[in-house]
Amino acid sequence: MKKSRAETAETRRRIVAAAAEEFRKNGIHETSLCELMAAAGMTEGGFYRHFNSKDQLVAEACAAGLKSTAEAIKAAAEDGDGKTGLEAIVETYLSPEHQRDRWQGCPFVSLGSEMARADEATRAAATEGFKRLVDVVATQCPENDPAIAKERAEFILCSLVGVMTMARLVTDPDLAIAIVENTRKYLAKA
Amino acid sequence: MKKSRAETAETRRRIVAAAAEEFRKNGIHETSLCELMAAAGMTEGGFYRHFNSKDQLVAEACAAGLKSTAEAIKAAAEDGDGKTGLEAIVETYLSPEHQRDRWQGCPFVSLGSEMARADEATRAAATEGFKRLVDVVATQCPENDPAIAKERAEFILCSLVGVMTMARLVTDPDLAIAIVENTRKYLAKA
DNA sequence: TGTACATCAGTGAACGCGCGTTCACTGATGTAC
DNA sequence: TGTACATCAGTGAACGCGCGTTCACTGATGTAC
Repeated sequence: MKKSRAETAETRRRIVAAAAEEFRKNGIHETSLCELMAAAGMTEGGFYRHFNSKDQLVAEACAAGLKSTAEAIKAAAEDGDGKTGLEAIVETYLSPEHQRDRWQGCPFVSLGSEMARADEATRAAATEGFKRLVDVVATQCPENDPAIAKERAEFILCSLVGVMTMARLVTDPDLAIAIVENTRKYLAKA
Repeated sequence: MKKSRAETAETRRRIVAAAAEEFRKNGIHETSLCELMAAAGMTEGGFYRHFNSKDQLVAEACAAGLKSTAEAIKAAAEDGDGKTGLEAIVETYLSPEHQRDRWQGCPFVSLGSEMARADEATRAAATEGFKRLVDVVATQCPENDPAIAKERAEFILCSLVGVMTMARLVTDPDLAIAIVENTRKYLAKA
């Protein structure tokens, strides 16, 4: 059953991608290696040919999720039809799709409080991911001073994370909508 | 070993209080009933004299944590020395103590993403808790129109939740401080 | 280039462990008389 | 008011189960000659 080098690398990528989805959908602790490997189209035993532990995969999956989130908002900023880049980012982040589809959304929303209790490697990956997101947003900020743009980007991102977390958490759909609308309004002002 | 009615009620309260702390410190899934009951000064078997399931306790513990958070920010607003009520609330929420002491902080920060995947009862309790927090903050907002004050309170609270989540999550302490400082600045403006 | 063999990706059963929950038991409390 | 008994809060061992991890095995791939 040995696979070629290319196939092996592809399998590893598939496991990380499946993990990034499953963790965001169901939580890190709530996702077993068995479910996760099944989602990647394999059985549990093969896992340890690619990773030393579940924790190692957690760090890589968080990094992967954050990378794709950064790419998504960058893409939104670049082809934001009619809107400014910043408006397009906020619009994308606050979209009903992002509220609904947890498995492909921002990992800080689906896993924020779990990540804060994760090991050093995962938190380091998350920190890098956050800095990357800040860079993407700061590039779209109108300020001349890049330091000020960065500060603003940090504030906007943190607010967006909090808002989407609460919008998903609340049982009252009207409240969720209201929260999202308020944020659109207040972030436009600020 | 039968206890008096007063003692029984007191024990129940102690379990909920211990759960509210342990869940916020280590996460809901990561806290076992055994640890939790030990923290309340009992053994695991006694749990089911007071609750039908762990899930039931989760909902009550979230409600309790949110109630005490609402009381804390209300108290801060009321004896905010020199500052406006709103300034005092933001100051308390963004304090280094709140960033450090997770077991007694806002449950939305320590458990936000876990709560979003919890059962209906827990999410309903969280929704009530959020509305209560919004009321406390809205009371301190300068707007004349209570509907506008409420919208602003919702935005401020969501932002605070996101900021504190990220401040705790990040491995770089300077970044955590920067995030908190930015928020102070931008929320003062908005 | 062809061949013989070492490598190793993936399987699926097994491991020890800790989880949520149950239960027989204890003995102080509350209550019926 | 006193007393005898039913109640039930709390203990600690036990339950089945699913977890992360290990391992013997398989057989296609890569490599040394």
